[in-house]
Amino acid sequence: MNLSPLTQAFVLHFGEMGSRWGINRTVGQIYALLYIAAEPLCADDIVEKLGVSRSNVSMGLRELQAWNLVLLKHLPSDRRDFFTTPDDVWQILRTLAEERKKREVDPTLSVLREILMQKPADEGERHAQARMAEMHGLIEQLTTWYDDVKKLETDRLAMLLGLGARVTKILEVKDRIVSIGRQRAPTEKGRAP
Amino acid sequence: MNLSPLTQAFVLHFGEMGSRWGINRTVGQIYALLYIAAEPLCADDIVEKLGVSRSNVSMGLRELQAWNLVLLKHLPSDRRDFFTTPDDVWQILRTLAEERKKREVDPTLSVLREILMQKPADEGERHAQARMAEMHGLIEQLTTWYDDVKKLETDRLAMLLGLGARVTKILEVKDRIVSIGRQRAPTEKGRAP
DNA sequence: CTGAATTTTCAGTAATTTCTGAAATAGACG
DNA sequence: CGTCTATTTCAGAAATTACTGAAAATTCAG
Repeated sequence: MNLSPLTQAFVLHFGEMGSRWGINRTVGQIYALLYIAAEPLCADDIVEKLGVSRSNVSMGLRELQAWNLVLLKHLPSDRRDFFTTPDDVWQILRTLAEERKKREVDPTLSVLREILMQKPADEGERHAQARMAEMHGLIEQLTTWYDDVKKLETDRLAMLLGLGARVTKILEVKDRIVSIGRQRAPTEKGRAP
Repeated sequence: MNLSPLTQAFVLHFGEMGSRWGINRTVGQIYALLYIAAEPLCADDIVEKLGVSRSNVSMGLRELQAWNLVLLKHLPSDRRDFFTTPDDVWQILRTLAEERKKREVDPTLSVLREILMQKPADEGERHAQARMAEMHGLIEQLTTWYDDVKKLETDRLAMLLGLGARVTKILEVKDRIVSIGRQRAPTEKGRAP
């Protein structure tokens, strides 16, 4: 591995973390390298810096492209492919969330839904289905929230994060306002949209 | 594998998902089995239902205990260990979040901090550090938010989720309220805590 | 077209991870 | 203490996953 110590520490860490996720060490290292590189890199740059085979780099880049985590660039009068990561870390986070949802959450929801369609054969299956329904409900609540907040522009999202639990304080204020509103229309039962 | 088709589909899916995370197939299957079981199971129950070796189950249970995902129960006048998962799916989610943070996020933050302490040797390292600082900032924002909302009771948290992006609408209301307040004290510069 | 540069594919090998069976350990109970 | 039951440990086998080198495919300038 042909990297400065500072860079190497980062790249090695992402290699480790990569194996802890579904992606392998080399893929993690390639990503880390592209993330911190000042300029787009071509495959041979990566081969040289990481000391792995050309074919391994090719496969790793392909996987990163499948994850939408890298951008392909072309320099004028150079046939080689150059790669970068998006500049905006929030955008990277969004992509990561979206891809993990697609790979992990959606298939799980679909399996749960399928099983919940079936009729339980006995008390054990009845209980199992009830548990699965609980899990399904939780995941659906989370993904509904996610689908909702992912539409926010980044600065709004950051603001929301910054508020954290203090949002509930504001909600209390809102509840007071709403309840004052209710005093004028005490028969109303539903909530405001 | 000695399970009803309905149960088996669930268990097999969690086995697959397990390998997609850091945990292995058997561990995923054991967890799934305990999650849907109506009663606590002992190791030999699991051996029988999953058709894997006793030692494999022992190791799998140990890993699940390390993740705080299973509870150990003892029945009166029975020396065997029985295992369950917590009933409350929100509690399970919290545990999962906490453990993954501990294993994935905290080490990353610590590596980033360590690298950011060093002095960059050249322009490349300067740029690399700037990128790492961006990543560090993002992760810190996310974990600050997480540390904040994890303290909420479950019903509050569920309410927040239910609101989703609509929270920003309420924030706009709040902003108006605050700005009305400002008209009385126009020199104030900071924000309310 | 040709051919040089670049990238991809893939069969085989290496490395890693998972799983097992046998043996060791732990502890309850007479 | 010895025995019986339950659990853990661990060395090696089995399975899976990652990696490589060689060959094939693709791309594009001339």
